[in-house]
Amino acid sequence: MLHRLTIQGRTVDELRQLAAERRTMAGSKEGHLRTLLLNEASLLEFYAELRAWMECTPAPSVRRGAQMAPTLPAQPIATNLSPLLTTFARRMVLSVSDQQALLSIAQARNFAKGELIVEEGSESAPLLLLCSGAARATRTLEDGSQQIVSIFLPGDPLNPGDFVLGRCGNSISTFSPALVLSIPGAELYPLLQQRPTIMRALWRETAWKAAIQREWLIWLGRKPAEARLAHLLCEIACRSLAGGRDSEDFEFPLTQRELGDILGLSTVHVNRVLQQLRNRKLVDLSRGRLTIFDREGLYEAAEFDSEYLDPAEARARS
Amino acid sequence: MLHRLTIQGRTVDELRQLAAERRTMAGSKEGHLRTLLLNEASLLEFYAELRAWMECTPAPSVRRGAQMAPTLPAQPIATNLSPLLTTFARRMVLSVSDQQALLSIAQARNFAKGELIVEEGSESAPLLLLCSGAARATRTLEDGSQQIVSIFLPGDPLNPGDFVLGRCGNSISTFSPALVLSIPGAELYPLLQQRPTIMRALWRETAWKAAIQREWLIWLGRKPAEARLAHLLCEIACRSLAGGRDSEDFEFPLTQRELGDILGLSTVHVNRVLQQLRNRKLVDLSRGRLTIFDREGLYEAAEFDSEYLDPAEARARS
DNA sequence: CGGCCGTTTGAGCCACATCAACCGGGGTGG
DNA sequence: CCACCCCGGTTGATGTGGCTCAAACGGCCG
Repeated sequence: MLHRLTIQGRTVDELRQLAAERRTMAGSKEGHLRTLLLNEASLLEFYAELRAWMECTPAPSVRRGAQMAPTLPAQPIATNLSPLLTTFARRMVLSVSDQQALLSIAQARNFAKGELIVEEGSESAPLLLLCSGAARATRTLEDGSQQIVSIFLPGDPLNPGDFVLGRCGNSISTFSPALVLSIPGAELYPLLQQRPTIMRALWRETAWKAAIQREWLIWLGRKPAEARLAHLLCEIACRSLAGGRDSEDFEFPLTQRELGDILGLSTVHVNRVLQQLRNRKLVDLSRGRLTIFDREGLYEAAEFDSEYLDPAEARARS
Repeated sequence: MLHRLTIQGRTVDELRQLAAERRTMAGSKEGHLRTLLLNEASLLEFYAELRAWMECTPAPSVRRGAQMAPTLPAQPIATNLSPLLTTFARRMVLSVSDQQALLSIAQARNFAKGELIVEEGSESAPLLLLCSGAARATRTLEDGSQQIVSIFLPGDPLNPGDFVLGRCGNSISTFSPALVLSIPGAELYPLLQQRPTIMRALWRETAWKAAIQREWLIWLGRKPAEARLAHLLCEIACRSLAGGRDSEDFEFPLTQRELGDILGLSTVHVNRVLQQLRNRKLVDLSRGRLTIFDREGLYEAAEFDSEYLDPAEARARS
């Protein structure tokens, strides 16, 4: 709220200036205050990037997206904004003006690693878009065990389905520090009426995530542990690739415990299966990095077919 | 196509007349021809019911639905049409005119038991609505094993998600003889533009089904066989109830093999678990009927909470 | 009446869970 | 700067839920 007010009248350069000030101030501080300042700085930088993008009405960036460039080349556009824009253009097939309409009513917020974003059972959260970091949707059972039912990468909407149902069926929390845009229902509803393409885009995202959940159902129901793990790694690699990251070696913030909570396996068993994959020279996963040595082999082990992740056909008839 | 043409100019009574003729003709025939005639008769009867409903513009029925009557009372409305209308009113929150707009471009078709409705991997099917019978969405793996990823009861849309993605991620086939409405994309697209409430309704249905799949993920990942089976039975009982059927004792067309394909269990084990539930006097399942003796106990065993199935809160802010 | 499909029952086995201990690194407090 | 601790990863031993294979049973349909 404070940020919204502070930001309203500022130019891009002023915002950057303010952010820089906070960063230098943070240099001389310690602990809690320091993180607070850094947090504010990062938000200000994000708003600066956002405003810069808004002002330059970057038709080229969007047109390039529409032409299906596999990765957006390095741009003045912020790394925090870029995955979201990629999703807007590629998966959601939104026009520039739709994108601007959405972003103009969005508020940014930082979340720490492991922080709760949405509480299970709460009513009607705003629509949330993940800009950077990674997140998960979880359900905790009576016996304390957890099941992760969905994971989110930069650019993914966190809760299109919950948004339209007006009820949150699961908690959402971060794997790593994350920047999240939130779009309040009160402002979004009228927009959905005016611009059916946005509504359709959110519908499509809901369906896309349901398609992913369907794959999860399949390996949970029918595949042995190694194939499950391999399939999950394939999925994440593909989605990361679409989000613009290197496909063979990238950050991977999940612990083995969390992998187990996704795959329906115990931590111990995840470890052993991971070693099998390592020994078969397919992947390596250590210290928060995933490296894929043999993509073909991994796909094979997972019986993975990336088609369900690719909205290419859908875009064809835009 | 033939039906569409035949039907165009007819009155309700003429349609009923034609249906009756076919039924009497069928009485004197045998085998294939007979089933063909009965099929045609049932379609004609459906169209008659549909037209009757259209003509009487049944505002009362809808208002009653909007007031959350738990079950639509017996009405002149056909049993084939009624579950769909219930869904329209309760879950999808569609106005009468929206309902009429949808139904006026719908074509009916009968499917036999076990027949394939949509082939996995095919592109852009029409939107399909299940009027009567039960259906499943399946994925078949390389080793021949199957996983059922979704089941459909009367009134459920079969493929809202696939429709918006323009790609069918799984096959859909019937459990029992079924009447299905199909709404071609070419006619539906303009309607979605004109009437955003219909688009939102389909989006909502997509989200609703995703919420169910999420529950499936949870028991597949974390719950033992007995709880899985119990949970599935609870879900079906609740959904049947919402569809207007008796809650404690109703038709249940799934074989134990099919239950296994849903629950990720072998047929043998489904059988044993089913016997456990029987011995604990919770349910009985035999000869295609499910009887619930102890609803409380069953919910307990399943750790079942019906909230995720109920669109009540969603409707509150219509 | 015979075949077929769905169900039932038993025996043996394996993938994965559980329990328990140890290791290694990075952050924290003294 | 060191000692500690806590968390994530690793390893081994042991138990078990659910699978597979195999065979028999019962009802339904041709």
